[in-house]
Amino acid sequence: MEKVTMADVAKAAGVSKSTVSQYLNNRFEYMGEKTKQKIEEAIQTLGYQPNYIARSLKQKRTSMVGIIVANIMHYFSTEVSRAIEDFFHQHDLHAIVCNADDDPEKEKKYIEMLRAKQVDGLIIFPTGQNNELYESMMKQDYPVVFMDRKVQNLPVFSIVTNNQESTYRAIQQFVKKGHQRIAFAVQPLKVSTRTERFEGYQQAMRDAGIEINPDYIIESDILGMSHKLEKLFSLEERPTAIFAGNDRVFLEVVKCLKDKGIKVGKDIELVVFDNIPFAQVVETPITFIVQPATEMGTKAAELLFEQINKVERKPEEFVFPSKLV
Amino acid sequence: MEKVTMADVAKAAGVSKSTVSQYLNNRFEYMGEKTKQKIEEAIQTLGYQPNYIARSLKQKRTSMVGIIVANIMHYFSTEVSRAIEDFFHQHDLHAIVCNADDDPEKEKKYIEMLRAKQVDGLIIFPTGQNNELYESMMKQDYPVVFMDRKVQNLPVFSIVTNNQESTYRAIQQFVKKGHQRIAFAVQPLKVSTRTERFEGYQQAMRDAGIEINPDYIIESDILGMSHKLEKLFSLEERPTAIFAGNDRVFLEVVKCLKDKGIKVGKDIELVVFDNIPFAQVVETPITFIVQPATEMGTKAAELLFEQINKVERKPEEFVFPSKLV
DNA sequence: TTGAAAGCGCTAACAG
DNA sequence: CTGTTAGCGCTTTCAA
Repeated sequence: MEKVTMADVAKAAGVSKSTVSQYLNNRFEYMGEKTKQKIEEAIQTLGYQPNYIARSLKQKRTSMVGIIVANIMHYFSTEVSRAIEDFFHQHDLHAIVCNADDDPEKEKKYIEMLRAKQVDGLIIFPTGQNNELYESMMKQDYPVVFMDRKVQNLPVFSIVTNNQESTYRAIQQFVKKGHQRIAFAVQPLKVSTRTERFEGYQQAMRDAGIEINPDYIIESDILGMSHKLEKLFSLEERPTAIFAGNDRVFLEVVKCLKDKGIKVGKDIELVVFDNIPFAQVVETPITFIVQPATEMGTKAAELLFEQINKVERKPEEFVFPSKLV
Repeated sequence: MEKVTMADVAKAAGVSKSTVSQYLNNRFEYMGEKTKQKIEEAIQTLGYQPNYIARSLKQKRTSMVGIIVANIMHYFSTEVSRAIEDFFHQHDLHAIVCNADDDPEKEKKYIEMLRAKQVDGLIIFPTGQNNELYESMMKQDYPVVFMDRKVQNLPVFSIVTNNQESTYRAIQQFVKKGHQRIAFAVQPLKVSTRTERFEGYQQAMRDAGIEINPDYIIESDILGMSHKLEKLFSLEERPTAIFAGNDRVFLEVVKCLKDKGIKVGKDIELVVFDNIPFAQVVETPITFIVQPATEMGTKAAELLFEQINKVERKPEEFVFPSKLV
């Protein structure tokens, strides 16, 4: 059981291995009807299952692509991954999702592992700290698409959103409503998404002629964030509005506000970059900056698919608009 | 570039392929120090990357396991998958996540695909409609662990939670608070999780001497659910409490309540089976039945790992307790 | 301590 | 239309 190989099928059907191979690859053009039937039957009775590994070794394609997400705990990552998987599933490829946990070392390890496994291409949410590695893949013309975050000085395909602009508009909206004490909470400014959002904030404040209070800028990893937020909300002059850099930051902010008994919508206004499924349907008035995750994922998949199929195309950056909701 | 193979390394180092292979597999026991160095150097300068596919073909192990989730949109699935991945990552295996979308056909396709890819084992959130297939895997002693849902009449490893009991307690809590008109919303009762939760509900109602009003039982897929909920909440005698079968049902319920202007905690009480990250930190008083997702995932991974490594053990069902929060 | 040789299961010319 | 042959890149006895 289970060790039935193509040779067994061939023998059972009274043909040669190559004929069976033809059959399996749907090259029926020159195949006799009776041969076809015999093979079919042999496969049935033997319960034959082709071994894709052997095929891959020969064809040098595995029909697998890798997705390396920066952090799987973001809802955005899930949505994007799902779109990518859907696309590839329709094209008979499969996607492996790996989680780099925002760790450049882990990212490197996964890239190497996936390449050793001969995956046909990679979609990466880059940590941005592995430039040499990214570069070497480019040099070898290995199919890669970068997602969400930009990489420096490299001609690559990438899919991003207009972080700066939409943050700018969100802050502008706060200002229009009369807010002056606007806080900004974000994880360490090491990746383009965060710096761009921060620039949007700064620009909007500048344009509104509001001086930025350094106390209102919270830059911290998730672990340390609640502590800093606690200090922020204990200030004499508490902010009246706050921008949360993504869904995880948002959770910290909401937790902290709850602890301090500060009511969202009443005592403070809140905007968050990213979609939070449940928050969307709840009474609490929160503004979301929503990225078109599905479209972004699909586009990335398409671009990767093209590269895998050797379609010529110059590397390009695709900017998708996020929207205030 | 990139086509550098073991033979190249061997040549560059002036040794044979088998010696290089020994080196790569850390069998240094009988290897000369200078040979080792030469190989090391050759690998460096050539930028050699071993081809795992070729290795797998020979060794008949891929160091990959498959996870087939019933529906990736559940937060529970994400948490479990993450725990599984973590475990295998620590043991140098990799996990491929596939989404069956609650479709038995898709489940079957994925099982076959993953086996054709020669993955070393499978963790399945079963649809329950592919018994013959499950059975054939058991017969072949193929490593499998079932997660979340039970399969019928088969000696298998499975990880589940005490659905009936915790639902019972949740309903009992409602009753204690004086509720009589308790609704129950769930997706089609085709899998053990849902039927068990439903039994818990029925039992609790029975024990409390409350007659079940069939109008209060909403059984529907997600698409049709909002319509049925709309009718439910338009009843003369509206329920004063409702049980949502999982996170997606919960979202539908909350949406509908919002539309109808019914306030959770004031006009109606709400319990949901599963963890909803954001809802947990919000003011709205909601009761959650939380499953120990991480522990469940880790246990599943351990059991699969044992099977892969041919540790003898009788199939068994592991029940994890979920808790009201 | 190292090398030669024989595959793993499949595909892809090329003959016939 | 079908069979023969030669590998894909690696591991693994078995000799030397």
